Amino acid sequence: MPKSKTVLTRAQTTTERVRQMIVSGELQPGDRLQAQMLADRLGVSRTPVNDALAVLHKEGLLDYGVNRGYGVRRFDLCTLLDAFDVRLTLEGLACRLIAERGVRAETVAQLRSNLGRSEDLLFAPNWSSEKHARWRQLNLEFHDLLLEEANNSYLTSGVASARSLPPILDRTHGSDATDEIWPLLELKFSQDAWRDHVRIVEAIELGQGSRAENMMKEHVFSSREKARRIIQQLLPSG
Amino acid sequence: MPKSKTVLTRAQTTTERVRQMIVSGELQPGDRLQAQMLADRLGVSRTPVNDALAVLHKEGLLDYGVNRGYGVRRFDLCTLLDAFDVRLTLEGLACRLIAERGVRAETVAQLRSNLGRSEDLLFAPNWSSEKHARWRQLNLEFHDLLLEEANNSYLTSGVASARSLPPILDRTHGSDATDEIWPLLELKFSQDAWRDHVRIVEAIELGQGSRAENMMKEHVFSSREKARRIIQQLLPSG
DNA sequence: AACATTATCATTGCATGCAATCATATGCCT
DNA sequence: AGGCATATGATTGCATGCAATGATAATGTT
Repeated sequence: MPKSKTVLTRAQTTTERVRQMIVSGELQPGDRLQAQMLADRLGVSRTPVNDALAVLHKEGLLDYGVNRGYGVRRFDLCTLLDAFDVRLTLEGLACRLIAERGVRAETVAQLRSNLGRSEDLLFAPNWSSEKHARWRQLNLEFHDLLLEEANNSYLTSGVASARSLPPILDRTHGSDATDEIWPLLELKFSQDAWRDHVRIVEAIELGQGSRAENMMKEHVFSSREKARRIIQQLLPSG
Repeated sequence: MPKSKTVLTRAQTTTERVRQMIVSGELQPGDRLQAQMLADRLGVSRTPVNDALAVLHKEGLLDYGVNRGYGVRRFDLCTLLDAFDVRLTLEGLACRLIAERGVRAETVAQLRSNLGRSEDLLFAPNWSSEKHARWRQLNLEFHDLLLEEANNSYLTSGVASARSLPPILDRTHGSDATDEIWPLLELKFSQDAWRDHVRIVEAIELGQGSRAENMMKEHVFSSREKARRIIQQLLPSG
């Protein structure tokens, strides 16, 4: 028996495609999003496009004006830091809840598996940008495992909103001599993040709620400050 | 010059009307929401109704199934407590941010005004249900003032989602002899809440971030526990 | 009678037409 | 020429028709 044919409406697929166009940088902050143009480009009619844009607006990715349509939201540094503040708070809450109410053995196994695969990746020789991409995937998986285990839909959707942002910090970091040391700095940062992950899992297993919460908050906070430094370095004007 | 004629689309007004129908209890959890029926009832077409339902679904008020439409989400006790967990965490964050980065004098004045009006209401004789309604309004205003001052859109929308719920706890509390003492208990609870408000403003003015955060968390937590007690008393089965 | 299968119907998902509104360009007056 | 009013065009907001899908009732089979 076919379990359940995963059916998606055009509105849903359109939402994801437009979201990807934004977070990938294909659509840049400030760009207007005209319904007809997007519809032609995606091969659907204006109705699912409008539905998608409404959802993305509700998520905070788009600006909207009555009779003026949608545009990719302009993210200044403050907005980015705001998003991180909410993320670190909510993900911290997730860790506290998990630690206090107990974590399922299956989730522990998945977390341990994630930590193991990440360790193999991060502490092997020959660091590369492909490996960095794989680490980013593993990092996302780690955070998602915790969110799922927390099992709180308000928490999950709040983090999701605060997480989907235009790629202000994924841009190429200038073209001067710093290019050679950047990969190494990234590796160092990722290894630090992995150590955070290890200790967070440890605290959760021990039922240490506030320790797990605080460490997750600090963990995300370090990403926040890294993003801040990168942006302030790229745009000294503000 | 007319400042700016507040223009609202039918989709927006429909969203608010349907939301009110849900939080007021006119539409009960589990009810299906058929587009045509709602459209007739509200005097619009199905398009703005569908937009409204999509938004309310994104907010977490509605369930949705592809080709099956929307229905008012069933809120069990766990979901309600989840919403409170997010609220107390985010509103706590708001207080911390305000205290740490400093609060505008204008906002302080508005908060003080709110506290004054609430005091006049809560500590005067002849407590009544109309006065209770006015207190609820003042309480909402207090929390909104803080959210606005925090000036973080992710925070604001997260709290908004966690706040719009069906009226599980606004129901009439049974019909036995306890009816006579309920109002007095409500007054006592409201007075306690007001004292929390006073101390939160005090902490914010002194720049005591973590104290403000903790007190706000405890303040919302007491509402959470009150809701839990009421529901568990009403529905001993769960 | 119970179950599976088919047929009927209601409701959704989507496309599209039209009117209302906003943005831009043109003409007018001082 | 500069500022204001008007007109044109583009784009949105909304209504509605139609096909696809799910729910339900009717039918047939064992």
